[in-house]
Amino acid sequence: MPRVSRERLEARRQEILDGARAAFARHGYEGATVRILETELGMSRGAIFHHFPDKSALFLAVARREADAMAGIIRGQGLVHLMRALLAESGTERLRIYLEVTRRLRTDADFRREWAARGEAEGSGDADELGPAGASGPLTAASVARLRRQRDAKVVRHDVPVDVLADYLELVLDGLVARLVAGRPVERLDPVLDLVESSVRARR
Amino acid sequence: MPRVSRERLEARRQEILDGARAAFARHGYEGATVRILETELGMSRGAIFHHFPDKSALFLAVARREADAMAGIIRGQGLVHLMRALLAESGTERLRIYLEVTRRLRTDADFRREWAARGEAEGSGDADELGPAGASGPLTAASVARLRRQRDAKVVRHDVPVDVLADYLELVLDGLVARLVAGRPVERLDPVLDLVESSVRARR
Amino acid sequence: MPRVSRERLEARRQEILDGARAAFARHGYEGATVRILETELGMSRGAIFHHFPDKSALFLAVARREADAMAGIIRGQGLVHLMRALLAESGTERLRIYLEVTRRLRTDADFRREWAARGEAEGSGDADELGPAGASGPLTAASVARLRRQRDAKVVRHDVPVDVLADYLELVLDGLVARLVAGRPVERLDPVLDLVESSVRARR
Amino acid sequence: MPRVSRERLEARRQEILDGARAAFARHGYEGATVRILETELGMSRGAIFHHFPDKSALFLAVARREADAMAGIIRGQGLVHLMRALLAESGTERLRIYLEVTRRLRTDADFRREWAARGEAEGSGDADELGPAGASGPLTAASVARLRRQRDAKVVRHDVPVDVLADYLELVLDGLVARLVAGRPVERLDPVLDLVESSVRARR
DNA sequence: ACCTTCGGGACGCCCCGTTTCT
DNA sequence: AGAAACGGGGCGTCCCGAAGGT
Repeated sequence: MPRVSRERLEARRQEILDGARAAFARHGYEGATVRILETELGMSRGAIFHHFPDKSALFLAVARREADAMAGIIRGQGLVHLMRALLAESGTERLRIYLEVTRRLRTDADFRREWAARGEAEGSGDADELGPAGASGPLTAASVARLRRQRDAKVVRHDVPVDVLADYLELVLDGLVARLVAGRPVERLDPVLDLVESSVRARR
Repeated sequence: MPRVSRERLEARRQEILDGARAAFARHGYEGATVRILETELGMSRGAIFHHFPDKSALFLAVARREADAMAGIIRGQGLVHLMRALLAESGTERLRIYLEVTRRLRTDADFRREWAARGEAEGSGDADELGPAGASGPLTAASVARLRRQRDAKVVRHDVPVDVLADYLELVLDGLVARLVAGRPVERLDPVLDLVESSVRARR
Repeated sequence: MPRVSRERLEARRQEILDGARAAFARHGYEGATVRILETELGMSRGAIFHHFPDKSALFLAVARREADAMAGIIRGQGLVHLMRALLAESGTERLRIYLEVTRRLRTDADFRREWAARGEAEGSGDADELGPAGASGPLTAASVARLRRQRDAKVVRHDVPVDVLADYLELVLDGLVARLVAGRPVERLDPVLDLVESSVRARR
Repeated sequence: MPRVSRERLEARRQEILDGARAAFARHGYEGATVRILETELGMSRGAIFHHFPDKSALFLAVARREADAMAGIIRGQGLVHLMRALLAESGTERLRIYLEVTRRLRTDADFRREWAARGEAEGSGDADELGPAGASGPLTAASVARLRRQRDAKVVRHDVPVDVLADYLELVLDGLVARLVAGRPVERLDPVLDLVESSVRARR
């Protein structure tokens, strides 16, 4: 029986997640010390750890939220759209979190375990495989679902299995990530993404 | 005059660099604590830091050696060969170091400064701009030339500029590399590459 | 005038004291964190610290209540009765609080100061010198008297002064108490007590 | 293959144990913060944690050393002698550690587990039961062994089983501890201990 | 010269008692 | 009375320099 409204609680949680996302994106997981989180969030340890059990859980929540957001974009507008969004200014923060997730998956066994164990209340049991760069189980699922719908609507080509198409799009996404991470220019990629899009679309 | 032969010294240095490379690749920079380095190298702190002033310098040396090696391969055998080499089993370690370098460049200002200041004795001034899969300049040129020829032979589509096609292929290659780095399976990608190929080819 | 009846207030206070006593007895002062107190009391911080200014004061109140209760038993029914009460199941909690008090008196100067300064409203000035098993003064007197009578009846040995015998018996009693506090079995002690008895009795 | 002599190592260890014993005795386990240990030992964290993995292990080592020392005294001179030694000025520190052990055994489940698991290299498998106040498995064993020897030498009475005698002596020891802990006077106890001794001895 | 071990102290995380807001 | 926020301080880790041995 909470005395304080659920909204306030959730708002605070989101506020923390937003600030933490920025800090993790800028400094990396290890570099974003609790002291730095405090400073950049403008909150005390107590405030942070009241809402999250520890730093690792905070990062996990940030990461999951980003993954879910990416999955949502894919579901609604497709993977190619996601790629374009990541190319935009506002996308780089999301991308850096994504990258940080893949890195921790490679280097930290505990994190690997926790990431694999999604909240059991979520329901559907199809989240067992990690997607591109190991970070996007939900992405794969969302992508396949959308492609299937679009194929039925005759927007997407049907001479190639949808999971091949999904693999293809993810491969391009991974390339995008690698390129952005390395700080190489991405301005010229818009026509390339047009090409990618057209190669998935049904021919007239 | 040195009591111990130069070769022995250099051999020891290389031995340390090899072990450190493996540790940094597996655990990341922060995760590879000095204690872990000791264990995995089978040496004590003294042995290691007799040859390198500190952990940061050790990582820098590892990173520079990898970058130089990649630059050398490009110079001698071309970028495509480098790609094949990175795809091989032994290449993923090199890639992981490379990713770690890009990450620290993004997040650690001190490292950025040190990385920018190359040793003055090295000389060769063209190895400073490697992308995740190597410098893309020469690759692009070669790729464009080949595509142009194939377009004239009506093998490649002509409704899209060849440099866009080249960018596209490069992007897919980057994705492949990223996938390998993450340790994810690449076997299922054959049909995907068929799709890529077909989307570059002229229709009928 | 108080909105809530005094009785309700006092009842709540006692409820808190009871739960806190159990927690301090089980976990020790430091081990009984505020969070644990909340859990075991089934109340929130606010509920607890509405009635007591801080954790230290809460412990002090618990401790004083126990000390007063012990003093009251001695005054009314004598030390031997207190012993029996402490040996009973419900007595060990009281003993553990008592041990905790002695420990903090030894190790914590602030606590020592606060314990020395009794609440001025209490009045009764003779409860300040309890030993682990209660004040030994009255016990000793009673014990000596009884022993003297039994010595005259040639039941008790006369080669040792009666006050030494009394001290001896008290020491054994203290040991019994300590053993109970530690939660160790006391069943095997019957023959030991026979031995104790025989060592006080006159030979033949 | 130690480069530094074993003696130096062991000496340092003992130095730390001595200082830690004093600190734990004065402040209690929780009260003896690592900072206080540093100050009172005149060493840095590095020095302390180089020799002991953590504070708990340090305390454990102190406690075991005290328990072993007490067992040694019992083996050589008997439990009554130990009691007299504890009554002396220098004995109180040992006693306070003993007390702190019993307290942690009562309140800390992890400590209980670690205390129960003695070094397996010790050999003889008879350390499964805790002695007085839960802290002296070795004490019981040592006591019984000595009593058995003395009984065979006709110094100790043989009309009472030795384990009853051992229980008896331990009971008195516990009483002593309780009394000392509570800060009650112990000066008059010497003749009492004479009585205890005589009640264990064989009659002429 | 090469290597090992010891020791120092800054700092990381997060727990804890307390205070403030609702 | 309950929930949220605060910040001091607890323990332990980490990197590295000093001291010592071979």
